[in-house]
Amino acid sequence: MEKKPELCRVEDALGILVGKWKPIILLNLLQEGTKRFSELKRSMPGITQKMLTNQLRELEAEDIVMRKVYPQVPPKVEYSITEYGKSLEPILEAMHEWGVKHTLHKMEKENRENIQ
Amino acid sequence: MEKKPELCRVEDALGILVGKWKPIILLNLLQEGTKRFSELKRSMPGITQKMLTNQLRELEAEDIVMRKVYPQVPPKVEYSITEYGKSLEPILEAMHEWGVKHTLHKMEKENRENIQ
DNA sequence: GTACATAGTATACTAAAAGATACTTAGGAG
DNA sequence: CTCCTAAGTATCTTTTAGTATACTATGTAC
Repeated sequence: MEKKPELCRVEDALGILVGKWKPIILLNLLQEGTKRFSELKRSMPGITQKMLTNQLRELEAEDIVMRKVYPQVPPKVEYSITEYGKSLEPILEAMHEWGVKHTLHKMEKENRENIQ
Repeated sequence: MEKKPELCRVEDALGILVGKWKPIILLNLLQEGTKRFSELKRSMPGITQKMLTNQLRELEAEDIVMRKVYPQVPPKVEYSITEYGKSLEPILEAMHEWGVKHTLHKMEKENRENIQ
C-alpha cells in the first residue's frame, strides 16, 4: 500500500465508477461492444433519458466512453468503450469477484447469528 | 467479464467503498494497523465527529473494520481492519494505480488540447 | 399536413449524503 | 464543586444525486 496518503488516487477511480448507473453502463458496453442510445436505454429498465445522457456525458468527458453521431433523421448515436476505458475492466472484474465473495460472507454471518 | 448482468456484484464492492471518507479511513487503518478514534480524526482534517462515527459504523456493520472499546474514562476506542477487510486491499491498490495513470492521461489530454 | 421515430434538453421536484453545531457521560485533576 | 477529556448523540441545514414529466428538432411514410 502507498505510503503517502496525500498522493492517493483511489478517489479518482472511484469518482469515475460511482453513480447509480455507471457500472451498469460500463459492463453493458464492455460486453456488447457498441450500442445505440435507445438500445442502452432498453437494457436498463428504470433509467430515465436524462440520467442516461448525463452519465454517458460524464464518462465521455473522462475519455472512457466514445460517442459517435450519425447525421440522420431520426438521429442515430452509438456509444462504445474507448481503448483507454478498457483499462477499467480489471478493476470492475476485481470488484465483481469481491462482491460475490462478500455476498457469501454475509450469508454465512447471518446463519451464524440465527443459530445462536 | 461476467456474462450475466443480473448476477453482477460490482455494486456491492462499490457500496462499501463509497462515501466521502471511507477510502481514506481504510487506507489509514491498512497503513497504521490500529488507531484510536481521536487519532483517526486528527489524521483526517475536515471530517466531523458525526461523519467519522458514521462511516466507521457502516464499515463495522460490513465486517470490514473492528471496534474495540476499553471500559475507561475518558473513553478509549480502537479501530482496526479485520482479516476479512484486508481482502479489499487489492481493489484499493488497483484503483490507486489506475488513478495515477488517469491523472497522467488527463494531463496529456489537456496538453494536446492547449497546443491546438 | 399530420404522425412517427430517436436522441436529446428544460424545469421542477424528492431523497439521500454530508456538514455545522450543540449536548452528553463519568471519572480524575486541581 | 468545576473543568477537562474522549467518544460519542441529537438536531438542523445545506448540498448533491436522482426522478418525473413535458417539450424540441427534423426527415420520412402515410
